[in-house]
Amino acid sequence: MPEMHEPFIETDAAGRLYDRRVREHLRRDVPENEVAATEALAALRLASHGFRNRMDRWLERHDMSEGRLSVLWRLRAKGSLTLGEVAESLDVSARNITGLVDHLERDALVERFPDPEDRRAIRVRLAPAGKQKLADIKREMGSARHGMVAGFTDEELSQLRHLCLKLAQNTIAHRELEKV
Amino acid sequence: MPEMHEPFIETDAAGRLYDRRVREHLRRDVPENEVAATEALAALRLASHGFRNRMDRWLERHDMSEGRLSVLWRLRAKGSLTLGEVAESLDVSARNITGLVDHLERDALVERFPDPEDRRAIRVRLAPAGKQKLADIKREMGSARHGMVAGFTDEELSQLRHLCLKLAQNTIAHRELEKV
DNA sequence: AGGTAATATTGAAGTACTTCAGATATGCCA
DNA sequence: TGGCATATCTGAAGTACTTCAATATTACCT
Repeated sequence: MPEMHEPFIETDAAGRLYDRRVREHLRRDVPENEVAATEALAALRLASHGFRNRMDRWLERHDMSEGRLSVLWRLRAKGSLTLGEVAESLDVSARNITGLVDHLERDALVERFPDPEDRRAIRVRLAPAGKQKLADIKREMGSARHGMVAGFTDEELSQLRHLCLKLAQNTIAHRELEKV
Repeated sequence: MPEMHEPFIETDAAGRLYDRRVREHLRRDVPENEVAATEALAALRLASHGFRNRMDRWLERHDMSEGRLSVLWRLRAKGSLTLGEVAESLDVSARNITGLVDHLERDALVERFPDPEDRRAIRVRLAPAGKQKLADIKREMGSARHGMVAGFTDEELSQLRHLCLKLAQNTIAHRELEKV
C-alpha cells in the first residue's frame, strides 16, 4: 500500500470540517477577526486545486483541457464570437484565447473566420468535430461530476453555489472598480 | 465610464445567487440530477478564478506569487523541508518546487542546503529576508482579505470553509485511490 | 478629409504548472 | 556483497496563463 497523505482535514465540535494546518498557522499570530476569512479562502484554494487537478486528469482522456473546453462551451452557447469576446466572457487575456483557439483549430474542433464588420477582428465557431466532442464529453461528465460531489445534499450544493457566487461578486465588483 | 461586464450573477426566488449563463446552459440538456452539482462546481471555478486573479494582483506589489508564497508559509510552519516534502505538502510536482525555490533563492528569500542524511535530497529553509517578507505581507493581508469577503457573516465563512473542505476530501480520497 | 487615439489580434518574453527521462543515491533482498 | 527497484532533484519539453509591444484597422474629432 503506497504511503498516504497525513490527514489534515478534521471535524470541529460543531461538526464542521477545518484544515488543521491552517488553524495551527492561525494560532500563531493572525488576528481573531481574520480567522474565519483566512480559513474559508484557504479552503476554497484547496478545493479548487483538487477539483482542477481531477478535471485535468479526466479531460486528458478526451484529449482536452479545461481552458479549451470552456471555449467550446461558450461557442456552443453563442454560435460564434470574436476572440476578444471569448476572452472577456472567460475573464482571461486575448493572448490566451489566441493560443487556446490555435490548439482547438489544430484539432479541427473550431474554425476561425473573418468578422464581416471589423477587419481587425476574427470570429470563431464550433466545427462539426467540436460539436461531436462536446456531445461525447457531456455523455460522460455526469458520472465524473457525481464522484466529485459524493456525500453532498442538493441543499449543500445550492449553498456552495450561493457562497461561491457571493465571493465571485466581490472579485468582479473590485475588478470593475479598478477600471475606473 | 468604461464598459462594464453584463451582469450574470442573479438571485433566485429563495434568495440564493445563481449564474444565469450556467443555468441557461443547463436548461438545454443537462439531466435534472446533475444540475445542482454542475452549478456548484461552475461557481467554485468562478470564485477561485476571481480570487486567484485578485491575489495575483495584490501580491505583485510584494514582488511575489501565490505559488512562491505558499512555499514560504510552509517553510515558516516547518522550519526546513526537503524539496520533495514541500511538493507533497502543496500537492504540486517536485519539478514545480524546483522552479519556485529557484526564484525564491534568486530573491534571497530562502536558502538551499544539503540534507545531512540523504545525499540525494536538498533541504530548504527561510532566509532572514524571507521571514521579513512574510511579516510585511502578513501586516497588509488582513485588509486585502477583508475586501474579498465583504458582506459575509462568520457563519457563512464557516459554512464555505466546511463545504470546500468536504469537496477537497473527495478529491483527496480519489487521488489516494488512484495510487493503489 | 486628415490626424490621432483606441481596438483586435498576435509575436515576444515571462511564470506556474505538468510529464518524462536522466544522473546520483538509497534501501532492500537474496 | 552485489544487484535491482525506488527515491530525489533537475533538464527537456510542453500547456495555460500573464504583460507588453507591434501591426493593421476603426472611430472620432477638428
